[in-house]
Amino acid sequence: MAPPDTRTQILDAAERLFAERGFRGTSVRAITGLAGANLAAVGYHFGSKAELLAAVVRRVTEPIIAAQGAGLDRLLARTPDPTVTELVEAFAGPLFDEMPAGDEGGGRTSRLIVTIIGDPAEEMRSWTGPAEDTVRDRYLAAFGRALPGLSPQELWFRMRGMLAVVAVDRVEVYNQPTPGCVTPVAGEAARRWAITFLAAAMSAPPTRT
Amino acid sequence: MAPPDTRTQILDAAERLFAERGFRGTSVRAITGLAGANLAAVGYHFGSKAELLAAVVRRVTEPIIAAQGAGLDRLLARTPDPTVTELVEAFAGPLFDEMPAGDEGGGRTSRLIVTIIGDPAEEMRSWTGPAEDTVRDRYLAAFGRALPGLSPQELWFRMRGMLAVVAVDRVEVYNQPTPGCVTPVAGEAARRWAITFLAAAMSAPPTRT
DNA sequence: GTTTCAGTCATACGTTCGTTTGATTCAAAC
DNA sequence: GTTTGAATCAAACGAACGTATGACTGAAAC
Repeated sequence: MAPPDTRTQILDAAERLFAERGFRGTSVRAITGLAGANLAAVGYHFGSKAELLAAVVRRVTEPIIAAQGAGLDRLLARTPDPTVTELVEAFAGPLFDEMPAGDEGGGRTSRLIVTIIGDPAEEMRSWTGPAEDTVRDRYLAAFGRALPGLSPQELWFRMRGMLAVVAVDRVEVYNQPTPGCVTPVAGEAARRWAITFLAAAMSAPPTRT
Repeated sequence: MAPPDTRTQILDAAERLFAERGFRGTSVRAITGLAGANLAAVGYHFGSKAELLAAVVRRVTEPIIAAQGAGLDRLLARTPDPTVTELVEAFAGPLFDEMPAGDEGGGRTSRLIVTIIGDPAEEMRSWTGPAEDTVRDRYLAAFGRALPGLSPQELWFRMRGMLAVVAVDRVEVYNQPTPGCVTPVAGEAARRWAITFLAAAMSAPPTRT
């Protein structure tokens, strides 16, 4: 097979290093070194280090968002009113399934996401595309129908809660287990636990005001 | 009133800047500049930038952990078997209540925590003290009694889920609202939503294997 | 054969970083 | 009055950073 071109090798190396060391903890020299490319190749192919990050994030999130959209399509083709559990499965499932090959249980990618969430720099927060916004709004509408009486604000809170549980948990799976903590189980078990946890959480009756 | 000493002013400035810009995004020069102190004061009072971070995190987390422990004490003094909802309230409540003054709804502190969770550097992960371990283990035992049939692994998963929901949500509260997203409501509403969300999630029956 | 151009390369620029050093200050101890 | 020691200070260190530059390469276009 033909070796991947320089651009792809830089993307691969950057995806791995950004996840392992964070954005600021990764130098352009480290990326090009791992990719076997020249230092100036990042500037040539991507323009800057920040634009390289945007390209990495886009490549990682696109299949996830596509799978979330397709799952909702399948659900709505079967019934106009899916249950909360079905919606949780369709929304959270791709966060486990659509991870790049070679990513240990998705932990590396999840760390990349947490790195971005936790970074306050403006350049880190403008990577969401219109596709993601659309899918998110469609799920908001579907959850809203399945959970009548829930205010838009509380629904929004719960949607972010779903992302938080999945992202942060995978980070811990990827980490060294803290001494004294039960070693996390990656793979299928974590996926099922997350669906159980989130389906119950999303199904909670609205908070009385 | 007497002005705070240099050490305290450096801690205050570092707490704010680490939260707003991340650890690597904050220079020692920025900290000492904001604190009105000399550049070398960090080395003199704390040894290094990393040890300064550890001191900041310790100062922030200590009252939270103390309140979690006290809440569990109060609960167990009343009944040997608290309900899941009572345990969730005692565990998650201090994450909202025990925030430093001047922290907008706790969002700044939460961002600091997410910054640390998301940073893969080894120096970032060794700040947990024995007090935190003890309180965590006591809650694990109490939740284990309240949720018979739940495996230790799944219980551990759910405990981390609680932390993730609270921490990441507060980060978003602190952020600029993303365009198109419902503006999050800080304060008492978020606190009640979180308790509702987490009590339902923690109460879910064990995932069937 | 010549031109063109995307791609790669070594090298350097200017900046900023964390840390260290040695002098200085100044109130308390003797 | 002298000594002591914690605290602060300006200044500098070497290292690493992101980015820009200009030359070189080799295959395709003409």
